[in-house]
Amino acid sequence: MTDASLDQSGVRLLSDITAKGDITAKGSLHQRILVELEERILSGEWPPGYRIPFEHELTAHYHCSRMTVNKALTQLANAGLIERRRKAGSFVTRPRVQSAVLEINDIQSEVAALGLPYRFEVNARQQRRLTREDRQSLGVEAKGPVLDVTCHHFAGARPFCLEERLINSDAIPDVLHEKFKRVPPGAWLVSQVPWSSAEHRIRAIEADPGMAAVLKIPEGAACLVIERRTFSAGKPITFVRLTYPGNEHELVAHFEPPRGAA
Amino acid sequence: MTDASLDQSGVRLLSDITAKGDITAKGSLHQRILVELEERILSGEWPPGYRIPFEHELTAHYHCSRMTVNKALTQLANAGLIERRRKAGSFVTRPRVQSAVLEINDIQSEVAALGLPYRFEVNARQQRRLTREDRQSLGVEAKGPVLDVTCHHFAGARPFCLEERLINSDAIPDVLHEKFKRVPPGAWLVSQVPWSSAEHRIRAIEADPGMAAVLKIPEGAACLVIERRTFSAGKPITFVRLTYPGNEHELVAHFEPPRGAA
DNA sequence: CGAATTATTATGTCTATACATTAAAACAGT
DNA sequence: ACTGTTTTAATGTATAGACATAATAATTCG
Repeated sequence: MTDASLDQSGVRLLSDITAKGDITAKGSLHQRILVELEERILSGEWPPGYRIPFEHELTAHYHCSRMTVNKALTQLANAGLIERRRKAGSFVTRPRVQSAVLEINDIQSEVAALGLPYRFEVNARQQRRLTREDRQSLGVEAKGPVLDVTCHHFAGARPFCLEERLINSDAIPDVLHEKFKRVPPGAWLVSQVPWSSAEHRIRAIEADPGMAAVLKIPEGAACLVIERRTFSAGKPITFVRLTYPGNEHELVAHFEPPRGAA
Repeated sequence: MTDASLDQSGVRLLSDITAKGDITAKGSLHQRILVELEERILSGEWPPGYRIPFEHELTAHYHCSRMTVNKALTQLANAGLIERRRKAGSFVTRPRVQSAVLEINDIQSEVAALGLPYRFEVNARQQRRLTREDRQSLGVEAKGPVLDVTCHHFAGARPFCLEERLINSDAIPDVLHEKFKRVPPGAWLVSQVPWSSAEHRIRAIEADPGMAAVLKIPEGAACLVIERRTFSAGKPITFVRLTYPGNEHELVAHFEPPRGAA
């Protein structure tokens, strides 16, 4: 299976590597290896937990020395895409809940951190086509089917956050069978999509009458609004707007200078 | 100079490297090299633009092969700490204005992006000791002298943002001579501190009468508040609270899955 | 059968060498 | 002095081999 899966796309003719200089044609060899492996991981073709080919297998496949494939694998490991275990092999990592920079993903653990019991309710769940407005939010041209979900999250008895979400059901067809009875949409999605990039927009607004009623705050109270568009392998996955009562919520972000290695 | 600066701290006895196995004592050799170089860069000992020793010099210094130092340098280059130029050598990079993840540093360019003329005013500038409250904000135990600066930033005729800042004058003594006539404190600081880590806290509040007057917004209007603590080489540098009229400002953040290389 | 011992194997690190590439620097001819 | 050419030096990439390390798998012994 390993060899087959490599061969189907990584077709590598001997002519490409006979002359040493030719290797540099489309970048260096170790970089080509890196990109090809990365592509398989980020696309989900090699899901989390998958054991990628051994160094000696890649060595045979690319007709190169072990140091060359080692260079690519070491970089993947430093980037956190794979985990290497002696004797066992190298395995695709499970992506961290969110890049440790901005932890706004898992509302449940956010509430748990406050020491309060967590609960959520799905208030609307509707399958429909993208409106023009949706397309702008989601950042997508095509008019595909989406699932439109509205949730309320609670910390103890108090409303904690309002969630309005669109999910691209072309990208995640399974979502149409998912009722979100036990797992909220955000947590469910991270279990479905291996690796994603995201864009956040954060602003402050005043609660309109609807929000005020839902969040049980005075009309006009300050709210923190976070809008997130999520992409995987270049395709839009979901758009979500989270509205928090402003006085009770704080968003935290960290920045470190880049580090050379782990 | 290069050799001297290396020798003063990087004392490396022959006994450490006679037996091959001993190298692994405190991690691998290339990792030790990486850490030592990184330390010099992040601390500012080797400032932006500094030409770090050539590979063959490091080879001689660490009594190892070129591949070993090359590994360390390649990782530093991938991390963006140094830039490598054939024939010329390797140079410490000038840090990007901010990690491309959250661009909230340069208010001037933020305003410029709106196509409006930028202007700022220093409204208060006071040298004093840390109060207990300050110490919590700044995240520092010791009671050192700080500079307390308050600024208003304008986009065209309208107030754009209110800035309240504390600067640790123990860490940046030069700040005591700086009057911030032309360059606002934020921009001035990034020119003084080579590499920094930061922690942001973001929330929504309702404008109190003072803010409302300064920002020319109705009392009780939603405002976006960003508090940032900045550290360099583990030492606190500055604490700043930026208050924006909520309806007019949006904070944008990006996340990408980690990449193996440049 | 279960525990202790012994292979086996994949990764981790390092070496010494080789040649390619590129850009600065030195040089030569006008 | 200017221009075009050659030299040179530093990085970029790759190789084949060596030994270390750690953890799994196989084997042996009580």
